[in-house]
Amino acid sequence: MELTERKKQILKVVVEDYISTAEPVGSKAIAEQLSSKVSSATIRNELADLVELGYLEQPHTSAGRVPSPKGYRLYVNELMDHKGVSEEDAAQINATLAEPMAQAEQVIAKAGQMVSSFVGYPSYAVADHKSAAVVQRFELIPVDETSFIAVAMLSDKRVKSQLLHTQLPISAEKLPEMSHLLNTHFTGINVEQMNGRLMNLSDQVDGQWFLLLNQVVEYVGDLLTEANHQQVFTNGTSRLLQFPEFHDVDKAHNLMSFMVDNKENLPMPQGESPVQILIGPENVNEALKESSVVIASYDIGDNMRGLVGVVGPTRMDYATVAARLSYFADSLSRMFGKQELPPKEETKE
Amino acid sequence: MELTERKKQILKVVVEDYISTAEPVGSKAIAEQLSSKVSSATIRNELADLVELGYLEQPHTSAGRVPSPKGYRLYVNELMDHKGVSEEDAAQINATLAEPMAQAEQVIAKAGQMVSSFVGYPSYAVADHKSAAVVQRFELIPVDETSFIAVAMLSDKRVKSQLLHTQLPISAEKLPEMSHLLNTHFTGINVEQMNGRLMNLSDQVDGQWFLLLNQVVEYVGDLLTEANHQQVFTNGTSRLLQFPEFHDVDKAHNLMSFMVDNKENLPMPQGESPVQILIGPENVNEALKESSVVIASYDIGDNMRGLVGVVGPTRMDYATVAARLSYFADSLSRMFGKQELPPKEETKE
DNA sequence: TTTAGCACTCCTTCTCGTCGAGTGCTAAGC
DNA sequence: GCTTAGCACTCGACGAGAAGGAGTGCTAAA
Repeated sequence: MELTERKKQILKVVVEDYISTAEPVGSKAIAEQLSSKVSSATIRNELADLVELGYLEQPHTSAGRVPSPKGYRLYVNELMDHKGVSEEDAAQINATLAEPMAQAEQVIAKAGQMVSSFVGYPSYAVADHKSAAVVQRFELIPVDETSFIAVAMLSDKRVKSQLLHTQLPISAEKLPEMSHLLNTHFTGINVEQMNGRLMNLSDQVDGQWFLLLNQVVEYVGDLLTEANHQQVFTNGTSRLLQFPEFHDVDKAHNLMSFMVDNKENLPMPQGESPVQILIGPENVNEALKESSVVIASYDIGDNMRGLVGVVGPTRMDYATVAARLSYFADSLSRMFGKQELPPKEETKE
Repeated sequence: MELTERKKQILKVVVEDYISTAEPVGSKAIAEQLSSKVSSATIRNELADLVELGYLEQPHTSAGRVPSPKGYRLYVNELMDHKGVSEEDAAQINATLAEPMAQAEQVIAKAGQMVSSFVGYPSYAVADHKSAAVVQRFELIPVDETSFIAVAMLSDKRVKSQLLHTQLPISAEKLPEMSHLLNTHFTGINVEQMNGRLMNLSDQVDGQWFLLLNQVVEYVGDLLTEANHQQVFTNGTSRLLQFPEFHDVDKAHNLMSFMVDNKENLPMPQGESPVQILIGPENVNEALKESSVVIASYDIGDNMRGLVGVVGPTRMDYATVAARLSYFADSLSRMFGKQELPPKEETKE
């Protein structure tokens, strides 16, 4: 069942040729590119076998060959040269990453943008929370008679705050007490539990202050729900239009609107391998059955992973995309690894 | 120079027909739709005049007529029926707006999305700050030996906070003092002035505490810079593909990537009129010369206006888009008008 | 097993003819 | 003087062939 070495070489040439030209590849062209000198007729015999075995397809009888998903899969698994990134590429990535990035949240969005422009395909980015965020600490700051600021420090080190208004005037003295109450009863638990505890307190706490607690709990409830909800950012979808396979406007529109409106259904990495490749029909989702996806993940803080995916035609430049994506993900992980250290004097290597 | 009533009627029919079919309009079709009974021959004479006057164009000698930008302009200014929105449309807008919207910032982004799906064209949305935001109040909250939370209340009522780390241990007692210092010296001024004051304090404040102030000022500096920087959100760019004028992939790609990568150059409303329409070459920007833009603005809080624009082919359904956009903008303004009132018992109208 | 040779297939491109929508012009009518 | 019927004319759209060519599969010989 294992292919002969020559068949593999031929398959490799077909895939790489087709990736760069988007045109079916003929026996003559293959013969010219193949290291071992054989005639096009021999190649034709081999090609016929490869079609029979399902690695190649023929658009019509007198056309050249095109890789099938199975062919791409074999290419990706065994045949592909695992490129490194060129010096210029590395320089470009490093330059982009050099810009200071403030909040972990923004990093995700930014990463997607960078990847898209760097690999030349549309991309998407998601933050993957290893565990659900909870509130670690509350603080209430009086502002004026009927308003105060609620500050919540989340378990993922993010700090969120919001100005809230009360219906009745409040006395600044009582706010610390309320903070204390929140800190003792409402930290480290999820939204449902919070609501439960709030109910329990309803007869122990005076009406107006109960309302205030209610407001705060509602606010952080929204916060946590939002924080734990995976937000997906897509970028550069219009890049699809540059590929001949998407010159059919309907196809392009389908995939583009899928990427924008059904972001949540874009594939997420399974298992542990650093870079994953999903080819054509390997995608569960109907809209992606004629496209391929390359996914990588990176660490960002202790409780979060960033995921970034690249979408393109099955005729995607897997070698380059995978190389760049994994270099990019590694760089990001390294960057955040560094940041975790207590900030010290800058040291040069 | 003023057109006869009949010419105007003919122009109106041509524009509306062309808007709905995207096909050049012939004299016979016009004759059928015109209220006054005239023959197609008469219409042809009129059409010839309208071409001569520059209101219509002819793709080729034996084709029907297509409105020129000048023709669209006259249509928009004088001929267009100013529709209201239908009951269903109003219901849909109200339903979308009923969803609770938390932060003023998110409203902008959300508004763009809503508008795009509601009018069926791509849209963009911007927050327009009437005056630059400044910090109104600082608060520092101790967390542990080497970290604290900086809270800043901005003049536009937003509250921002961030966890900051110090290099040396800090004593919680001294933080209120620092807060006070920040509140007395660093409120109500812009970033440059802040940096100036910080310099002045450099010899009055002990080294480690100066570093802390420095961190806080740097943080709010970024905050204000970002807040005052107009961020543009684009939405639904892929909707362009549904229009025949963008079946040419290059055109589509041009405009789409312009909307995504050059957001800042999308037109902003001038003057006071509630809804503005820019037709084809009236757009300053080269990439928009063959497209039209409809812009509206709405009030959102006291220091901010939201702007939302719709982009489409010159053959845009101006009447519907303008009607929906202005209804939408009004609804949003009203919604925020309400919110400004101190929250009371809900009252039904 | 490889290869040259050759007939064959089928896509692409071009041309040509037809069709029809729509025009512009002329001349007659109101 | 405006309107209209009539008609020749223009020009794109569409389809049918014809030509060209890339590439194949098969056969038979090396």
